[in-house]
Amino acid sequence: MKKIIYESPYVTADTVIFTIQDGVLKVLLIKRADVPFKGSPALPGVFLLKNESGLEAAKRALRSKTGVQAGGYLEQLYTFDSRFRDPRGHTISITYFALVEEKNLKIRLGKNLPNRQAGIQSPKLYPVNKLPRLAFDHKEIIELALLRLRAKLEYTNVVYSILQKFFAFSELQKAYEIIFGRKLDKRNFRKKFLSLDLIRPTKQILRGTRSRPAKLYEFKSRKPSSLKKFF
Amino acid sequence: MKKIIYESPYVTADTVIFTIQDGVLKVLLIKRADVPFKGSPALPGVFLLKNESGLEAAKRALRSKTGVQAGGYLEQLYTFDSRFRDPRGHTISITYFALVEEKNLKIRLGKNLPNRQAGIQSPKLYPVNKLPRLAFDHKEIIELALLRLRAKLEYTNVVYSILQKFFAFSELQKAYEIIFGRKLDKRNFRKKFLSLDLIRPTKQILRGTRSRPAKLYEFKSRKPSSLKKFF
DNA sequence: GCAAAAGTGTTGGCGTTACACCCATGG
DNA sequence: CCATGGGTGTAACGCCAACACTTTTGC
Repeated sequence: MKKIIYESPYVTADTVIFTIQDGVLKVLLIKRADVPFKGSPALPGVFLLKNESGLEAAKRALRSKTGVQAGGYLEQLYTFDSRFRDPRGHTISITYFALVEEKNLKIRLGKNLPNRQAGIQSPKLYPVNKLPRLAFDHKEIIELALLRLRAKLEYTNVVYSILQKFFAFSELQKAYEIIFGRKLDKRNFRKKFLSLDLIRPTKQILRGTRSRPAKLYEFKSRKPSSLKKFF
Repeated sequence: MKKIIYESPYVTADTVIFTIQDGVLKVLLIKRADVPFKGSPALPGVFLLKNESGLEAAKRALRSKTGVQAGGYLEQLYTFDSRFRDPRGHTISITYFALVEEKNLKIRLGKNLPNRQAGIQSPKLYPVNKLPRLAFDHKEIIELALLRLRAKLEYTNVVYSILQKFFAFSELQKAYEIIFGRKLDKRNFRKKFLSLDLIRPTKQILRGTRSRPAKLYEFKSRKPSSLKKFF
């Protein structure tokens, strides 16, 4: 076969990990321990291992950096493949975006790293609307992921992956408001969301909030599904 | 850098080229001249050359198989990267989808091929709803491309790329009907499309059709642009 | 004059938006 | 008792879908 005569580019998987923390949409970034862009925050990413798919690699990066085992949402975003995106040579990046509950995020020090680097590489959450200067084209990747995330909220149920199993309606609404970056009308939101038939009320009640207790809901299914339109 | 210890997968670019011919949505396929899947129709694709981006490679495949130089629409679709999709070894495919006018399609024999293979490799158009058995996972790729194409028609102006510069309203409507696979109401279609402000009437008139002559329209811009919603 | 496609408005229903007050609890 | 967020309905508007007849040409 001919393929031998071609020189394959390197292939990485980079993942944009979103979560909501303290009412703000944040992205998980790691300070690079090596050149190029040494010291700059970057998306967690790995080179593909032999015979490893991009999705497997993205899961590997997700697990090793966040401790998230499952329950989040993960999908392929786009493949960035410009010749010039990595000064070391042609490296294409299959990018993914992930949505995870903050409580599942057990941020870990990099494994198998000397302490000096572990300190530097330790992952941190950054608000998406106050991003620092990033390594490579990672800012562009995050911006695309954010567009995709907003679009997905409009016609899928993926918001389940950023909420706890039982949640108050106001928490659901806050997730939408935080991600969309605008306020929504409480009554209209309830009406619309209930009409989608994605969630059901439970017998759980959220108490201890110094205000009226809230009925808790759960998603009928915590698997991704698409709808007609939505918001 | 560590990357050296990883063995990169091979990287190809495969393109789903759509056009409308004789009122039917068709895809351009090439019969494979070599194993694996020798003799099966497949998407036109190429291995990435050194330092070549996926988009450049897709354009290269498009030009060499169809003679289309420009004017069509081309965008990245998805990256298929399962370990098992190519029996020869791990090969990831960055896939693209293209929309071209049929009249721009000058289907060419493969270059630099012995006649025996040229005959076999000669590209042909196949109706998307009567696809033969295809090589690799190419059927899956086409199905995804078709979903994307339908979605794009709903909120972008990309239909311009499958129409001639001047077109009758009925031709525009037919393009939508063929791609969506259902009839649309003539009056509602006109109303909705005109309200989008994407096209303008010209002084051209289409005569000689054994029926009432049609006013011809043109797109104000033949560059991709996105809108709110649409259909 | 007839076949064939072009061109043109109105109406009813449905979904979206805008909007304000009472309720249940914790402190 | 008061501060806090929970919970609820209605009316106006705009968008979308359904629908039929007249016009202009080629033959």
